[in-house]
Amino acid sequence: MVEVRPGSAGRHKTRANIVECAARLLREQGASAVTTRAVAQAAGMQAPTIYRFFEDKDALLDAVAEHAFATYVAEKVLVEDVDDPVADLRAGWDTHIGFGLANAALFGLLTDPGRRVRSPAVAAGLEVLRARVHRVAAVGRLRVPERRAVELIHAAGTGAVLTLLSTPPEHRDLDLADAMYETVMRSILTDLPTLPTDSATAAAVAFRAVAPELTMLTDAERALLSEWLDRAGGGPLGSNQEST
Amino acid sequence: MVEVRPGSAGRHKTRANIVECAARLLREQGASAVTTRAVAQAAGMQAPTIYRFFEDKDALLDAVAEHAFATYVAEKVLVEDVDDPVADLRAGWDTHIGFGLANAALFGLLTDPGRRVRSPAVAAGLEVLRARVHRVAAVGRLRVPERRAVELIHAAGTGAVLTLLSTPPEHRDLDLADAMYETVMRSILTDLPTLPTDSATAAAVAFRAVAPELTMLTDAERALLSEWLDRAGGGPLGSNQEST
DNA sequence: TTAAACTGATATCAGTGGTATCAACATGGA
DNA sequence: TCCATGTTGATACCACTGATATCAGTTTAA
Repeated sequence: MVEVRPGSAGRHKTRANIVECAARLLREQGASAVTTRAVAQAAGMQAPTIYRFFEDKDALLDAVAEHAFATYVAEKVLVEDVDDPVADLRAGWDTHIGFGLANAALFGLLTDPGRRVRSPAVAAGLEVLRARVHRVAAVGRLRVPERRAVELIHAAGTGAVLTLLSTPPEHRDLDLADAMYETVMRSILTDLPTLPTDSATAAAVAFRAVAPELTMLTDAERALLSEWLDRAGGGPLGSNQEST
Repeated sequence: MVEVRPGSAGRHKTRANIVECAARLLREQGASAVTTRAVAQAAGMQAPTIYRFFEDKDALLDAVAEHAFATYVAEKVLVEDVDDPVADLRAGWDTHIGFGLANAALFGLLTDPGRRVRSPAVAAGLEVLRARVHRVAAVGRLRVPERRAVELIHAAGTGAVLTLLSTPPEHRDLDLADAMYETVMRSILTDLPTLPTDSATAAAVAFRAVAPELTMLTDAERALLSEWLDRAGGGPLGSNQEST
């Protein structure tokens, strides 16, 4: 076995090893599998050794959160468009959603209230969001107070991720996140085309709602009709119109 | 001590007592205080007795959730406005938010992904939401598919509650929930009630008017659809049909 | 060389969810 | 009356969790 020098050089390595093992356990086997014993065994050490690197199990989980987020953003090509703060905000939203969906168990831990005050990872994330919103405000495209915008975006993001995570993957509405983003932006940004008072789609949706009760159609016709109306896609009936 | 008759009459009482004690512990001391021992001691029994009433601790927590939600809605004056589904939806939103804020720890448990498939309490709540959205759709005030509307409302609601819960009470932006509601409704509802009633024929009439514009159907399908809609000859549809 | 700090290891603690087992008791039917 | 049945209360357990104490070696720095 390669002997790790016990000096301060090896400390970071072993510490990083612990974090990676814990992150892998959390990702592959869920939160309940992340026990001190399991992490220690995966990292090739005794359980008490972990407490020489982390004061608490919560501290370890915080480190795991930071590590997971760091590796996630490292994998993505950062498209920091300094000229268009709105596009930047959109990119941040996508990474937030993608990170939540890719690290379900970790996201559940981070959003759980009742956990001690605040994880530094989510605090940092919130700070990034604040900065992005601030830049949007600086170019005059915000029509609500910054704080309100930050809260709306944050709440909508966590809610969308949790809703997606709580539905089995085969039934997931993958466009929900996009629809939610547009929904929030329409309330927050200026110069966004307001939704046309589209009576056509409303009529179609209403008709879809009452279709099962139509007495003038046979069962087969009604089923076919429902299938047509459910055909959500790029048409005007689909999701929220993707304007911009 | 009052002796509880061991017959089937007392079973419901003791079971309810267990649930109430667990709910009180959860409410007053947080999720970590709800242990089998603590609940048993509060209910005046030994710990293993709980497992004679609940198969699992999760089952007990489900019962607690149902109990808490039932008592919450019992305290509120139910203003079921059958004539205005939109107002009904708004009332449902308020109860959802209020319940989440009043039962923080329980809300955290219910929204936690990684918990087994689905708590019956939240499933019932989702069903109520679906019914409410359906009624809104039936009167023609929805401009997105029902499922999309349900998901947006649900995600926005849980996100708003979690965001509020994760900020210390003295810093809470109490208007966040209202702002979020307006945000979602602005994307989901039409501005004008396009249909006076929710009758099926009325919806069909309105839909007949917009059917030629549907882009998700082929020409053949559109023709067939028009034929179906025209089938109600002699009925209230008769005068409205424009034959092209 | 010597003192401090780190490492690995074992034992141990208090709690946790959950199960097994046993005596006591009330009920219902014969 | 007697007995079988099922419920209750109680004690003792089990495997496991997070966390601590302690001890002998070993490395590092003074």
